[in-house]
Amino acid sequence: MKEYILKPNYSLKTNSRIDFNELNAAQFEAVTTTEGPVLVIAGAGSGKTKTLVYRLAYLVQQGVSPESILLLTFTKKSSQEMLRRAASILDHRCEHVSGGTFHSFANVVLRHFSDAIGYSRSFTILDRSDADELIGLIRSQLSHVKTDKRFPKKSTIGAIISMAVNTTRTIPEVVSTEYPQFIDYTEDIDRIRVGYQTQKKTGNVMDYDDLLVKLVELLASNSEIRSELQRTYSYIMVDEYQDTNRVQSQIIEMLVNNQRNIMAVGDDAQSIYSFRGAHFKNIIDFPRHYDGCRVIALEQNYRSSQPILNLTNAVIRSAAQHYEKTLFTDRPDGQLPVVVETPDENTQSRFVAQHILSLRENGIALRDIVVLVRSGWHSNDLEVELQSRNIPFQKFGGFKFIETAHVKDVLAYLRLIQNSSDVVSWTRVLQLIDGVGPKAAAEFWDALSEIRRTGELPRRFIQKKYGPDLQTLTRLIFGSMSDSPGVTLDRVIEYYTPLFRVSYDDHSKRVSDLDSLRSIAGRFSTLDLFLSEISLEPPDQHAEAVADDFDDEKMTISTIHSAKGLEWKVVFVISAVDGFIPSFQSFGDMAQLEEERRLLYVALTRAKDQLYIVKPNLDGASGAFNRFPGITFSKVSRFLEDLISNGTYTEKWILRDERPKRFGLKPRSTPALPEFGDDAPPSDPSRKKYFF
DNA sequence: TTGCGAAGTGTTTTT
DNA sequence: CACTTCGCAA
Repeated sequence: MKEYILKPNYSLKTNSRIDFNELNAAQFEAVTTTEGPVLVIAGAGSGKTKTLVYRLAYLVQQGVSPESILLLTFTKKSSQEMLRRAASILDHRCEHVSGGTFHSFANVVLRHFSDAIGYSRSFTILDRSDADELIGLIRSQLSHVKTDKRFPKKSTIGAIISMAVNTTRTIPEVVSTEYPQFIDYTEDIDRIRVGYQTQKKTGNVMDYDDLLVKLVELLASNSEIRSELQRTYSYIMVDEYQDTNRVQSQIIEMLVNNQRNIMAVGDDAQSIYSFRGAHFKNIIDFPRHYDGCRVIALEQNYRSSQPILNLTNAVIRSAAQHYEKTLFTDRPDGQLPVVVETPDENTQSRFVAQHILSLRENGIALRDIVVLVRSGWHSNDLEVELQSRNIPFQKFGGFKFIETAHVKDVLAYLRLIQNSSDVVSWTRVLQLIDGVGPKAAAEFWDALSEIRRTGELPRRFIQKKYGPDLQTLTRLIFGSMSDSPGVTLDRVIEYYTPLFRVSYDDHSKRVSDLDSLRSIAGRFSTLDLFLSEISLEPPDQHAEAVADDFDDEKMTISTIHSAKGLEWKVVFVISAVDGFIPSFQSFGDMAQLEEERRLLYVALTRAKDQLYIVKPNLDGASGAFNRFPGITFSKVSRFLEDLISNGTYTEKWILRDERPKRFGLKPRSTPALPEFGDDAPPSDPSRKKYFF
């Protein structure tokens, strides 16, 4: 197994010395404390990555073999970056450290030991929307739920099931605490969950959660494999520990061996993945789980000026439960953060665009500027303004390349070639044939074992008007097994192109998407590797584009989630508090509101020199709130307002035009108002109401 | 049964 | 506003 998980063959070159003068005292302690459990609480901008990098290099310099170090990170990009930097301060041995994301690590291990968990090695991976499709199929089989309007839709069922898995709770527990509106359907949802598990097993497919859960099961039930892995990895480091969930911390617990050389690094104040089951209690509880754990706090900030830190410290200070730490810097001076209030969204966009132009005139490069948004589409209006001023930008977050319909179509064919039991992919590709709907697809699926056995399409299918098309499809799927990924993809695209011309009309962009998929596939030796890579580490188009043409004269638009760990000289946070942060759903949900606060904190702490918080003053007129006239955002925004008024650190610009009536949104018939007064009983007693 | 247009619904973030 | 589900005609 070593050949599979690890990467041997490096050239020995051991003369380099590491310069520890680069580190402060806390960082040095974290780097050189190599034995036993260590928790590093690393505030934003405190040199967390640097510390991990130096620790890697230090371990290798001490003679630890790189393959026995396991580095688990949140994204592939950050792990590669760390290995590269470690190599640059020591030598190339550092590039052979094992690791990646939890999911990719699990994928590799599970494929290797697939027999032990009753899966075939060629299992395919469902992304969230594939998983929802499968859940939809199962829901329609359980016919009794079909007609009920209030039954949760498939993506909600998927979210409930995933939440239960990731927090190691049961469906009834999750439904009663997180989705009380569906409490009547608890049993139905649980039945769907059971069906979903069975279907995944028979289809030889796993969703993202399974990758983690099956790894836990493997380690828990098979002590030989567990000790083999424990022996392999004698030093384990986990980055972004505050974003791990219960399942991930269980994986760590079972990988750690008797020497307990485990280091967790993270910042509870930046925990923003609770929707994925992460809980910052994980990092709070870490020292209790590992006796004798050393806790090291990194508090010196090397990123932002003091005026920016004053604001960010104030934002996080009122958070309910956290490790006490106050970030400080030796850069006392700097521009005060600026709050800009605009009458509407388009004024916000015009302000940002114009200000970016003037920053550029003052010598700030576009690559040093970022606009951060809560959600991908919040920047739609801004993008138009940027385009009209010829300001080039790259956008991160939101919809992914591999989530577009045509790419998913093509990948479905490939997945079937690898694993013809994948019912979701069959359903998808069959329905692309004219005249085939859910019913015909289901019939075909039922006949699949017969088709496999005889190697032919049964006569009753050939007779149908879509018979010839079905025949071509089955030949494609069952006739391409042994080709290389590139060749296979060529055949698939050849088959798919006519279908796809029919389905979608903006073809040229889509064609080029398929071309780039083709070029990626060419880099892999097996279909298995290509598909794993593309589902678990999708290509970062923008990063590749930038690297290719050396055009880094682009500014960045990014969701806050995708901006984690990065920094820019100038940061605009748009549609902030009065607009969409916190998102309106967080009314009445204390925990969610706390997470929104941490999200704001993450956004603000990206800034090195200049920080702009720009918000349209919507006053209850936003699209989402239009239904609830009379509700304003002012309760939510007060916490930021207080920060502005009680300190001297922010100056406020207010752009005033004539306030538009109601943004041209037509008033809707008025439903009953949600109650927000103290005297009103909470509509749902199990949720705590929370007011500023 | 499929496929299309109408109506309705509930809004994030990502591996 | 985008996506899903509904209802109906072929």
